[in-house]
Amino acid sequence: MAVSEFFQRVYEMVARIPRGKVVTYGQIAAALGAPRQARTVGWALHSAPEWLDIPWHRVVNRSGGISTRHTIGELSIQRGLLEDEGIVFNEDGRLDLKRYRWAGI
DNA sequence: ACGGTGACGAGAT
DNA sequence: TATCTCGCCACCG
Repeated sequence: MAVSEFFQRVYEMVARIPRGKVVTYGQIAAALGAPRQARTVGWALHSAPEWLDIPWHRVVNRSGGISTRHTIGELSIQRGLLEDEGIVFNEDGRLDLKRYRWAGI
């Protein structure tokens, strides 16, 4: 499928993630039938237009950690948004995927 | 065309 | 468990 279509599907999928839950980049790629394109999923979110207003912060890496360096000073924007939804991070700056992963994708 | 980069991930050590 | 290595692929200069 064309790249733009792939990006479009990524956005549709991310839009369905419920508040307080997360999915991984690889999860999205696999669900789209492209298990080796996790990096492309990351790129899609990186370049997602603001007006789409999708919950991009609900996508984390395989370790339950934050990949983006989107910050305000030392503070991670993504972590802040997730904590606002009740998600708790451990001392290593990672969340428990066994607990927060959304399998409905 | 080409090599470097990165919001990734799996496997080896 | 932590770290390293390598494959992956869109984008950019």
